[in-house]
Amino acid sequence: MAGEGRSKDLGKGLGKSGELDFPRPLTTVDVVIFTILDDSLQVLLMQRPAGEGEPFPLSLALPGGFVDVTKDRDLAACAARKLKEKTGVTSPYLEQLGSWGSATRDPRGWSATHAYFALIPADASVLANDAHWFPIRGGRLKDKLAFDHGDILATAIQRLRNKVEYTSLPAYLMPPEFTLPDLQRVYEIVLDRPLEKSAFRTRILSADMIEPVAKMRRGPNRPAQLYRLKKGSEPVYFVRTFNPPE
Amino acid sequence: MAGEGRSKDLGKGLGKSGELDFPRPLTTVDVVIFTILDDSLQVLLMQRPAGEGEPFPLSLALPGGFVDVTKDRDLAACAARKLKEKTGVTSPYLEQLGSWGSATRDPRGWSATHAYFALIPADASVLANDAHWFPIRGGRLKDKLAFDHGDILATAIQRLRNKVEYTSLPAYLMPPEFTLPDLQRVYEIVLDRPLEKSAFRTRILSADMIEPVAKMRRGPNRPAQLYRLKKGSEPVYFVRTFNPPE
DNA sequence: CATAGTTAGTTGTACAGTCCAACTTACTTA
DNA sequence: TAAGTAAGTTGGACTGTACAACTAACTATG
Repeated sequence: MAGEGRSKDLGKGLGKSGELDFPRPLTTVDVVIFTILDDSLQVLLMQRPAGEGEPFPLSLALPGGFVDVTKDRDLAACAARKLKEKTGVTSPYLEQLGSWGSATRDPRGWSATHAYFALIPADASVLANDAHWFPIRGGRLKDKLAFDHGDILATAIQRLRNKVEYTSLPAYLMPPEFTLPDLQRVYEIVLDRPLEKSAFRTRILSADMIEPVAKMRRGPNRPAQLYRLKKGSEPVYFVRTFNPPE
Repeated sequence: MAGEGRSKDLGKGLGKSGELDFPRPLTTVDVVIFTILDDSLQVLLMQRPAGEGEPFPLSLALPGGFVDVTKDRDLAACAARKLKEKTGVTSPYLEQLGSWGSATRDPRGWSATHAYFALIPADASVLANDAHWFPIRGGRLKDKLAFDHGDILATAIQRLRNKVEYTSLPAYLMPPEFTLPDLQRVYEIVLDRPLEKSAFRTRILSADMIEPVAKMRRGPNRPAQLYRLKKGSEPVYFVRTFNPPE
């Protein structure tokens, strides 16, 4: 950051703090919210409003909006606010994804958005009535999105998949209690390939991130041990990836 | 991104595109530029100007500055421009690091910076005369930095170290021709721990990212094979990390 | 000119963790 | 009571690192 450089760039002398008078890009925050629903990875999208002057009227878009300098202490708080407004979830996994800024991404002018991505269990959310889940099949979304939100979503999917190879991130997509086969299924949904059962169990159990509860999941066959996330557990990083496909 | 939400947040009706009239945060780009020099990881820093109204006068800071909406097509172009201005390097490894935005990080008002990090070989650079290399010892910088640049730098160091565990990133810190022991040394400098010679060689050579040139590095002892990066090579991701310390 | 010193590079054994496949266990349903 | 199914275990093959000892190729030195 600086003020330095700017006055030089323009090649003319500016009064003190004159450099603050230059055109400022629009600043927004968008959130890519993932969950697992119906045995599939899903993302939360909203329909753009139709009002006059609104860009991409009625298109699908990521939840987000302008940073409110009077309300948002910082970017993460702004992202958490959006998440809360749309899903009611307050304490999810929330990670910064990156930022996208250019002269052309928003017809209203030079704009930059700070993108976050969140993982929540589907059953923990109560959606705002203009928000809906959309399934991601084959690693992509069917629909076209407003702005460059398609790029942002693609990056988020890639980041999620990449990290799932060597971290415990899917744990944040689980309900409070779950079985190891449940967790493995979520890994497989995100990665879109089957994993080895025994290697999976060894890895997860030796990572010390979940603990058994004194209950079993009962069903039409052998009961499965229920587990919960150990509290305060940061994501775990494994020293190997699962063996990659092909 | 949206305009939606904003008018609702404020609880009052706004004329068309009225939402664009709200206070906009300052938008800047900063670049964390790493190199290897004197057997040590170093970062490029500049001294802040002393002019009236300038925040953090004479403090050390990352190179960066305001996005110039008339000049910068997008954020990456802006970062590349900063890098070019300070080092003369045009084609480095340049990756987005993240963004930092809050009401308090800049005394001039709510501001958000988009941080990038770059890796360049030291000998490829010709520094601007207000820029200098500063060594990072023990994973930290001695000096305090302006703004939240200390946080940004710490994040960059952490990200670099983390990725070096399982990628070929250090290759971008090397001169055009180098030996395997040279490359291993750079890994060791960044990670701040010794690596196994034979495992290191096996991994790098089987990654198909470098190729031998028909020359040897001669010295006071056994000559070493020289290699160069295969052109067009994206960073390589290994399926294991080196065995982590302790 | 031989020998010591130093760094490049290889080899071999131990070990850890995945892959793959077969197996046992515990339950429901017919 | 037997068949079916999913949970969970076990063991051998394989891959790649850890560790350590080894060989190779050069310079410097007495």
